[in-house]
Amino acid sequence: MPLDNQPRKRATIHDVAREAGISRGTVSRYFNGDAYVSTASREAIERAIAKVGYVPNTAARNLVRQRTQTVAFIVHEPAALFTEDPNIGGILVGANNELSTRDYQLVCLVIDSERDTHRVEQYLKGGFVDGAIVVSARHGDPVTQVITDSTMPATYIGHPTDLKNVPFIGIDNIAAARTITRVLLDAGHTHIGMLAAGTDRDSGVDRLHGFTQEMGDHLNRALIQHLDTYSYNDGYNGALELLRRAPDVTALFAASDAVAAGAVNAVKRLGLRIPDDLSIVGFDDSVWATRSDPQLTTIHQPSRGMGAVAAQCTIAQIEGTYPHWASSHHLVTDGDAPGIMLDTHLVHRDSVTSPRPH
Amino acid sequence: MPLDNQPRKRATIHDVAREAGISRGTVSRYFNGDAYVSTASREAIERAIAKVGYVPNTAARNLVRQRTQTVAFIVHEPAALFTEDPNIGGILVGANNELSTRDYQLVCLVIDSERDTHRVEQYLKGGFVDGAIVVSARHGDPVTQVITDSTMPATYIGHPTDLKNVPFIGIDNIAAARTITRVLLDAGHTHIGMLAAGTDRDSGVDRLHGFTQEMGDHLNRALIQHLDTYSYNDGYNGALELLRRAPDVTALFAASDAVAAGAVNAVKRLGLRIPDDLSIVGFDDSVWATRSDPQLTTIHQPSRGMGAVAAQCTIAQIEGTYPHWASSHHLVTDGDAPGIMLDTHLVHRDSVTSPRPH
DNA sequence: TTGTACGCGTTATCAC
DNA sequence: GTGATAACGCGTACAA
Repeated sequence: MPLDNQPRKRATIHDVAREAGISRGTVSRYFNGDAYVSTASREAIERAIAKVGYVPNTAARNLVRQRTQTVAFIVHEPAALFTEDPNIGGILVGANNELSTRDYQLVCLVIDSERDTHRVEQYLKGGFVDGAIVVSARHGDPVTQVITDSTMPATYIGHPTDLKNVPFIGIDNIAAARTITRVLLDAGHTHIGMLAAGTDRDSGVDRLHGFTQEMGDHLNRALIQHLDTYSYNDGYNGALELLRRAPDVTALFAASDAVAAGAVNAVKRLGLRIPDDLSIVGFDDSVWATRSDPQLTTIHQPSRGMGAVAAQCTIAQIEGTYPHWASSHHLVTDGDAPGIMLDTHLVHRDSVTSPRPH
Repeated sequence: MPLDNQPRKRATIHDVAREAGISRGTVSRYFNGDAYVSTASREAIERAIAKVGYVPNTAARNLVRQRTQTVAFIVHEPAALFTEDPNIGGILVGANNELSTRDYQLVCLVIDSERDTHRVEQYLKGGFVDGAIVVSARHGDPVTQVITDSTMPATYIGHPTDLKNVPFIGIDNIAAARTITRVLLDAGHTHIGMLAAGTDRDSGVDRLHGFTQEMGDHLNRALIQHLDTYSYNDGYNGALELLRRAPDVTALFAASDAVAAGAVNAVKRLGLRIPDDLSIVGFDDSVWATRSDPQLTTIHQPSRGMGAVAAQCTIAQIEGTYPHWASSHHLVTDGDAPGIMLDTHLVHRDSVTSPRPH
C-alpha cells in the first residue's frame, strides 16, 4: 500500500454553502453561533458539512479577526536542560492548564541555537500568537527585545534585570535563600559553601545575594563555587571541586535541587555520609528533592502556580482587562516593573543535621 | 509608568509601498527575493521598511501560500510526566535541531486533558502546521484519528498498534528486552521479576513480550508487576508491592530507567543492597540511569536520533520527496506500516551481579 | 522591471 | 433570517 500523505484538498465554507444551497454568510453565522439561522438551513448546513467534510480554516479566521487565541510559551535554554528542569515543567503545566480552561492554545517554542532565535523572532512577529510567556530570560536576550519592541502582551517568569516595566511573576529569592541559609546556621554550621548557578538571570543572582547577606560575618567568599547551569552535572562537578579546595566545609547550599542532587551523589562518592558528614540544602522542592537519598531539605517554590498566574496575566493583557486584574492582585514594584510575588516556604527533610564535633 | 501592552497597529506592505512611492507588488517581490527589483527601488524600500517598522505578516502569507513552514510536536501524556521523561526530551531536542536546520518551526503541543484534545484537534485542522510528529500515541487516540483523517504528513514515534500504513520511527523493543533479560539470566538469576509499564502502547507491550519470550521456562507470571506509567513513582511503589508479594526475587527488569530508579530507591529503603541483594536493570539509558546509585545497566536508545529521523520523515512527506527519502533508508514493514528501526545497544554498569548462594 | 488585479478562506456590515 | 460584499495582508500571473 503506497504512502500518500500529501495534504488533501480542503473543503471551504464556499463548498458548504453551495452544497446547502445558501450563502456563505449564513454558514459563517452557523459556525459562530451567536446569530440567527433558521432550523431549515441549519439542517441543510449540517448535511452539507458532513458531505463535503468541511473544517474551518482557523488561519483565515485569524487573519480577519486579528486574533489567534494562542499564546507562546518561550523557553530559552539549552534544550537538553529543559528536559531535566522540573521547575520549567511545572510552570508549563500550570500555564497550559490555565490557558486551556480559558480556551487558549499554548504553543511551546524552544530556543536552542542562534538559528532558533531568529526563527522564533519571525514566528512571534508573524502574527501567530496573541501573547507570550517567557521563562528564563537572560540579560539582553534578543527575543525579549522583539517582544518589547512589538509591545506584544507578555509575562516573564522571573524579573529580567535589563527590562523595565514588564510584568513578571516571581518569588522572593533573596528572602528564601536567607531562610534556608538560616537553617544551616541554626544547626550550628559556620563553614558553609554555596554552589551558585544561574547568575545570568535574577533568580541565581538573588539566591547568591540572600546567602551572602544571611551569612554575615561567617561569609567566606572562597567557599562560593560558581556553576554554569542549574544542572545535576554542574552540581556534581562543582561539589567535587569545592570539597577539594575546601575540605573543611560542613554544609552546602545548592542553588537548585538538581544541583543539590548532583552534589549529594558527588559527596557520597567521596565516601562522606549525608547529613552526618555534610549537610546539604537545595532550592525548588522539585522531584530531585524527594528522589535524592537522603531527601532534601529545601525551599518550596510553586512552579505550577507561577505558570497559572503568568497565563492569567498574559490573557488579561490580551483581553484588555489587565488594570482590573492587576488591581485584584498584590503587585510589588521592582524598579518600575509590575510584578507578582508568590509565596515560598521551607520544607524540612533529611539532609541537614548539626556539624560533628571535631 | 502605565502598562500598555496592547498590540500595536502593525504596518502592512501597503504602508511600505506608499512610503517608498512604488507598488505593493514590487515590495512583495523584494521580500521573496526571487524576482527583479531595481537597486533604486530596493533602496527606497529598505528606507521605507525601516521608517514604518514593517514586518511581514506570516499568517497572511501562509494563507495564500498554503504552507506554514511549521510542524507540530504532539505529546500526549500527563504533562507532569512529560517533564520527567528524558526520553521525550531527547526526541524533542533531536527533532527541533533537524527542523531548525531545515528552516521549519517546531511547535510543541501538549495534551493533558479532554479539553486539550479537542483544542489541539482544532489547531491541527485549522491549518497552522504542515505536518506533525506524534510521540506516545495510545491505542485509539482521538488526535491521531484527526491526523489520519486529514492525511496530514505525520510521523509517529513508536508504532501505534491500531493504525495502518502510517510511517513510524522505532526501535526493536522485543529484541532489546530479550537482550537485557539475557544479561540477568546469564548472571545466574532465575527468579526475575518485571516491572511492566506503558502497556497501552507498543513499546510497553513489546518490552513485556521480549521479557516473557527470553525467560522461557523460567517465566513465572506472578512475578510480573503491572504499572500505570513509565514513572519513578510507579516504579517505587511497584517494587515495594512486588517484593512484598514475592520476597524471593533476586533480580528485576524495569520497563524504563525512571521505573528502575524508583525501584532502586524502594529496594534500598527496604534495607537491601544493590546489586548484592538484588540486581536491577532498566531501559532507555536516560539520565536516570547515570544518576541512580548504583548506576544502571540498561539498554541505550537513541532518542535524539529518533527525533531527528522523525523530523526528516515528516519534512520529506511535506515536500513530496518521501519516496526518494524512504528508498535511501532501511525500511521495515510491520503489517503494512512503513517504519524505520534505529539500533539499540546494551550498556553495562553497576546494577547487576550474580545472585547470592543461599 | 513594475504595476494591476485577483485569490487565499473567513468574518462583519450592511441592506433586503 | 438571509445574501451580497468589503475587508484581513499578502503572493503572483499577467499585462504594461
